[in-house]
Amino acid sequence: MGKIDQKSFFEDVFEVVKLIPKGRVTSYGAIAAYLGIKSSARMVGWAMNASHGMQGVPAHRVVNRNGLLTGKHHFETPKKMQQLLEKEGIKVKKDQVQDFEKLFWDPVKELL
DNA sequence: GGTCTGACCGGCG
DNA sequence: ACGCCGGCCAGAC
Repeated sequence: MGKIDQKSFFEDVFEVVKLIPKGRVTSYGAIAAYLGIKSSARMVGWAMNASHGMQGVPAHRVVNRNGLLTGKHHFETPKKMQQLLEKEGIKVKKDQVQDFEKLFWDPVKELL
């Protein structure tokens, strides 16, 4: 038998990211935890890198555990990420999402 | 095929 | 408070 074909985990990551409500944010680690690869949050960020050009994958709603826009340099322009967030009503100051705890959307809790 | 590198995270001194 | 390090694992070279 050949190898079992399983969806790449990119697909899984994308699915979750697509479910993040407009105006909310989550973290790489939270997504990783939801997918059962908690300690591999890096992979989530790396997966986001593959989401370039893809539509319906709001990568800007994914920040690090501190609510910091660590991935902004991977957008078309460094300001793009913040602009997209602000367009959804999220306030960002110096790469920091304001009211992060309130806006935080945890897939582990929300997607039961 | 070994080594390095990440859009991270948690722990430890 | 703050910096450093190990883990995790898939690609690139």
